[in-house]
Amino acid sequence: MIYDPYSVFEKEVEGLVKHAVKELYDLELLKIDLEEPPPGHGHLAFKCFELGRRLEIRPDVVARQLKDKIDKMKKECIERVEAERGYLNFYAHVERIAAIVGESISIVGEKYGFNPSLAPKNIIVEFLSANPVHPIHIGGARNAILGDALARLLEWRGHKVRRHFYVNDMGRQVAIAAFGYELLGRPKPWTKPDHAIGFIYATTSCLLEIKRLKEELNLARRYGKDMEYRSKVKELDEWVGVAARLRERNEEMFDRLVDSFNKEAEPERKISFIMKLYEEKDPDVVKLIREVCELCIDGFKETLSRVSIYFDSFDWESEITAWSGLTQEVIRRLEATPYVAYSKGTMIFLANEVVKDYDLGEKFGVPKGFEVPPLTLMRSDGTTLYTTRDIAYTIWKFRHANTVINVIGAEQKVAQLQLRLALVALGYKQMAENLIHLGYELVKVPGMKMSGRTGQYVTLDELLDESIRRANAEVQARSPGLPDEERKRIAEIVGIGAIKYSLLAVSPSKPVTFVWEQVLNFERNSGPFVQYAHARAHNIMVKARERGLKPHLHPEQLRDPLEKELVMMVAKWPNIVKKASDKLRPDILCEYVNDLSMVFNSFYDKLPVIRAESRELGEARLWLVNVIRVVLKNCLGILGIPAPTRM
RNA sequence: GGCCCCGUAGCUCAGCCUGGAUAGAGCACCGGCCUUCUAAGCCGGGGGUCGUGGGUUCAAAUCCCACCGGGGCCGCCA
Repeated sequence: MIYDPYSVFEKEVEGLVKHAVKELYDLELLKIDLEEPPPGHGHLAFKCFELGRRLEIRPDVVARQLKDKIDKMKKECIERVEAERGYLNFYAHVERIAAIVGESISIVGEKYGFNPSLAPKNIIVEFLSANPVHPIHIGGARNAILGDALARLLEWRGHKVRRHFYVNDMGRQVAIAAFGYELLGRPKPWTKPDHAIGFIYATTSCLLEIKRLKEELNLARRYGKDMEYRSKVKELDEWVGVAARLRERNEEMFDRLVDSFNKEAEPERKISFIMKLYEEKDPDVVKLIREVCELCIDGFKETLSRVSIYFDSFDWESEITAWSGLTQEVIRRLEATPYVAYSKGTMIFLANEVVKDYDLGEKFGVPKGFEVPPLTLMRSDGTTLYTTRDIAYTIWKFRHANTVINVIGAEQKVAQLQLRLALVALGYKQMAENLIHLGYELVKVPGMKMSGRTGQYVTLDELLDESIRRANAEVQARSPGLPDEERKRIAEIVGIGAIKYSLLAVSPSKPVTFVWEQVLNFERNSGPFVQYAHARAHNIMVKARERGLKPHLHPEQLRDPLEKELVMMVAKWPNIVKKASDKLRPDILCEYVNDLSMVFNSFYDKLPVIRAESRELGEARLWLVNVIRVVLKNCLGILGIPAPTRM
């Protein structure tokens, strides 16, 4: 069974080169590095520079000698070989490749591209895990869309994947939101629940900040610290501005919250108390906190269902790590290692010592000269901290999987490293090695400082609304005849596709600069562009069926350079899946699918299928169109972008 | 101060890991193409000191060093 037609071609080229080198120079090459030549120079190239240096023969001479040798050898998927400068260029036998694709697709059918690994893993992908105190914003959207695409990409590589959402219900943020919620008398949400909680959280945070700054201001004035005083005044001004903006959003709620807040003598202490009681599983506090979190998560689910993202499991931090006693066990066991010390009344984990003792610097990618900072394991009041609980959570995850991928912002790099080092200290070296932090950079919105604490963010809900609104206008303009119902359905698909594509197309390590005009551009290099190509391919299939034309592969009929290029591109699809999956890089799919769509559009424009010159040619082209349709559909599917049949 | 990521066309991004053939797309701009499978399309055009300066190499956007600019981390936040 051939899942990956392109690799057949690659392997043959490798074999020929190896064989020829052996025969000509009596040299065993272990690894053959092949690359893609520029257009017009074949399909795979072997560079003869390094070999030439080893043999002390000019590379162009090596290339010619190899060509002469290979010319005499038997070839399957290779039409010819050319020596050009220091390169040996292999031209694929496109007809044979087409036949292999045909064979493969006749077996796997609509699943074409599925390319199972020889060592399938049991993987938990943890992603999104947004704090349940505000709506999902653009940064969270990148995480969700990336994690979701990644999960599917891994499944297409034959891995067993489960999607987990870690509910951080034990953090300070949640306690703040719960405190505010309580001050308001646990109101019924007056809007989408996560937006309501987001408002309460931001307002409460803001009031806390203002109170703190006022107190610090008084101290600074009393002790005549002029510089400090002025900087605090400035900071206070900013928060007062934040307060004003929040009040504009909902005067009634804002004022009510201020009133109750001002009656509290020591809000900070109360918040700490909430956290402590929750960790101790005090029933009243549990009810309060759960109520806040559930409201927020209900909002998340509503938003996520719009973009078809679902989780197999919502893992409550409190249950898994604290109430189960697992975190305490982790602390006890860490305490028994030589890597725990006490500093200012708290317990700390000496992460850097683990790096040194186990010589993990290189393995874990610790930069030279970088001291991994110690990790504080507990607060002085005995409550635990996030990363400490995350150690427990990770151990829990490994009870259900052998590989864990955490899709978490790059800013948590150090914490993720400390986590892995703690696992090593606990004797779980294997876990530490199979724990992958897929860090991604944040989404920048020009002219806006996003922050949940100040309530300043572009939410995924708004983003979707705007994109769909825009798509609706676009569909209206382009296909005026459509009934309302269908127009709306298409607008939804297009609007969502545009957003997902734009957030997926940038490699995770790069910050995305969010520009509305860019995201809502429905032309080339966009989700809708690819969706359009799919709709076109689909439409040709429908029209052909109506006219009784059936797809049939006649390899010799596909002679146009565009047809050949398309055959090579679809042959490569399973190989792209492999590469993107193993590198955890969905953006590679975006690039590929965009290229495929471009070439397909040129083909569409130039070469008629239904009205082809002959029946055979029509059947062959229809076969090609069908493969392209399957590839587009599957690639969009992995990316989580719906593939419309009409636009 | 230490460390990490990023810097490629006016704008948004590929390419860098694994050095080699004229540095690729898209947007915007200019000019063409709808009696023929949907023009969200196609064809053509202009536009680049690959942040700067060194180094390694026959060969550097790619590797090394320094510096500059943007972001991030170094917390009894998550």
